[in-house]
Amino acid sequence: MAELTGVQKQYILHWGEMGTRWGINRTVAQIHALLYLSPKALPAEEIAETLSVARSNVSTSIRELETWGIVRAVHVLGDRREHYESMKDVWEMFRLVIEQRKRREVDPTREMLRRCLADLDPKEPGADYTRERLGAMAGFFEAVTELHDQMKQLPTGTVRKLLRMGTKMRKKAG
Amino acid sequence: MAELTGVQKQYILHWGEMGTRWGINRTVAQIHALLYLSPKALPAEEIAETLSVARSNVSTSIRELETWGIVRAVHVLGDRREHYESMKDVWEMFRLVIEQRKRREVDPTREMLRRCLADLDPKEPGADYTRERLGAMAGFFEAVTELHDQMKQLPTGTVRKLLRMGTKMRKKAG
DNA sequence: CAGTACATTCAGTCCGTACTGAAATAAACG
DNA sequence: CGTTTATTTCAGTACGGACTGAATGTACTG
Repeated sequence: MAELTGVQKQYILHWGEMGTRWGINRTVAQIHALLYLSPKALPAEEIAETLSVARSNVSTSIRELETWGIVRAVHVLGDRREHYESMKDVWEMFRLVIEQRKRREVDPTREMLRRCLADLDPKEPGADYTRERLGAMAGFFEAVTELHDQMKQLPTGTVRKLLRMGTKMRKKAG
Repeated sequence: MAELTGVQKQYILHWGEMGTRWGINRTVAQIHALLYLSPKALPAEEIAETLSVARSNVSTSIRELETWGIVRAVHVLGDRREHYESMKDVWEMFRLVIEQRKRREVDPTREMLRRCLADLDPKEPGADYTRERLGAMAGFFEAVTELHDQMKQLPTGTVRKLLRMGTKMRKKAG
């Protein structure tokens, strides 16, 4: 894995770009891409060389990936270095990321909306309108949460069944 | 709307932060928040003052919101200035944003994966493993696309019905 | 326990996006 | 039309997150 093939380069670079667009550090995303494609766990040193980034940068980035739970350190007999490997189950990977982003971003937003609704002074001019808008937004976030909770508990295959059901319902309705 | 209430401030600031976490410019998100809460369309000047940003910054940000299709210019009798108002239907707003982000990010990723799979040289060492990984990722993105296409065509209410159905299926299975 | 290999921390720097303000452009008025 | 008012463009700057490399910390080894 020291030298990258053209395909690997393509994948890693693209993944890095996608990361930045979703608020994920480019290097973090690239490292994940590299580990995802790697058949064996890699030591930090090799990651740094392969991607041409500082060893220390790899250290921090790996830690972030570990907190997401999609990369873990493994040990190789006769080697003191930590080797890192990515989870390979794509669905599970995204489930983990989504769950945590929901916790970090959706949940605080729900709280903010509740707090806003509670803080609303009815005597304030335009309070009714503000309440209406905040309420609509809050309703959306509640629904998203509900949807997420459902998904979380469904086995992967069931999602596809629901997909098919959606098709039928649409056909009947239309 | 020239002076913001505490609740409005809270909402706008939070929305701005959320934006940055999802790769959306803070000012763009704040302007959207302001317009969303505003019962009437606002001229750029007033937006700039209220949020304490340069008039020119508002101009660019508004244009971005317009390309998303969630803000539009309206005209007020006896006023030469453009007034801007946000879409108020939350579900529709998110549908628009998701649809466009899918087009800008998911679709190119699917293409990249297809290209990678096509470019894979079977003689290359480890090509089989790489194909397996790329294939799994491609499968995921295809499923996401399918899911999105379904959602797109469902009327809003149906999503909730599917939610309830998910619950039943889970109960039967578990 | 001295020496070595590896990992982490952190102060400083780099780099890219976001923002400003001035200038250019466009549009509406009288 | 010239003037006023609104909007956009753009060159320069400011700011913040990302990255580096040196220093520090930690854990093996003989």
